[in-house]
Amino acid sequence: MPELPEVETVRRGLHELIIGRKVKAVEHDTPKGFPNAAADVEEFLIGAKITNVRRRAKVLLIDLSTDYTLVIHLKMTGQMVFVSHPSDLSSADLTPLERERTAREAEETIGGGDDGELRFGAGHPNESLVGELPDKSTRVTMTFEDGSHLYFNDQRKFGWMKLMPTLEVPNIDFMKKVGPEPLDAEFTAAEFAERFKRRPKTSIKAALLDQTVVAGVGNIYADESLWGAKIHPERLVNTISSEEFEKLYEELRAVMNLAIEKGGSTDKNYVNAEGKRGSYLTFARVFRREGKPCPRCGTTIIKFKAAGRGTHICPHCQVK
DNA sequence: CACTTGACCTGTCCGC
DNA sequence: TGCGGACAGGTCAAGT
Repeated sequence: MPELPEVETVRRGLHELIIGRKVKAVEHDTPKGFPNAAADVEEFLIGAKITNVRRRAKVLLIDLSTDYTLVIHLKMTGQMVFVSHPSDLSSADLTPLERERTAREAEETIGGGDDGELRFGAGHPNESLVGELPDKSTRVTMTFEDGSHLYFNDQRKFGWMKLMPTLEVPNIDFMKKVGPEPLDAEFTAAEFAERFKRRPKTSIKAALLDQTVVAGVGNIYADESLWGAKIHPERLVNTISSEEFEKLYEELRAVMNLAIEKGGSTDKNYVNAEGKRGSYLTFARVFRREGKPCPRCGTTIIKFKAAGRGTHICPHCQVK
């Protein structure tokens, strides 16, 4: 589910919504979902104020005034949804800014179909995917002093949330191994190509999905960027030219920036911090578009399995 | 060591 | 309509 653009969208939403709020109570389900001793939660989470919301790769970091941090991985179906009042989930009372954004997205959506099909609804940004919370997928409920709530929902229970000292976060194995942020201004095309040399004999798609090469790429943006760069996903890394790496670098950044602008991709579960969908999939060129024409050449897009994942390509633009 | 596959879970969809 | 199997956006452990 959430890849870099989705987690970044959630981060931005939470940054707006929860900083400065003070935690009053926390309820959680299994030790797996929140594997901290109750004593830690009591001592370092209850009564703490949210001071910052950060992101590294696909990991969300909520910093607390106790110098502890909530480290959160949404994995496939995790959601972090803030609710100040139950009625917030209806779209009736949008702010003027939200209203403007919604109108603009709707306009772009109508004009955005490249196959003559009016695709509307599935990616409509104003559509709320969550109903009354908590629901049966809710695994952690955090209540703030002002009565508002932050819910961690996770249907498939792959996600997790951990409480740890802020200073220890960089020492987590994942943080030590994870590659650079692809959207960082200082991250160059040359460094991008260089990172792949650690996986010379694997497929380019498997390497893109490897978080130690570059951070934050998942199945959607791997397929989208490979289509953009006209590279077949099963080609081995050591057969990719430097020109192709440069193109892939540009495409990956472009596609992720566009996705962030569109509030991420919602296929089934993903929602932002307000419980609303992202609309990127309306603009996707190959992902989940098997059987439809390639926007570039009209050839029918096909789906198959590569690097153990559902993979979408244009068989004309992307050859082995 | 490098790389690939299966497991972790629940829900949904598709074919019989 | 019911049931079994395949599949789903991520990551890690175990296997080759």
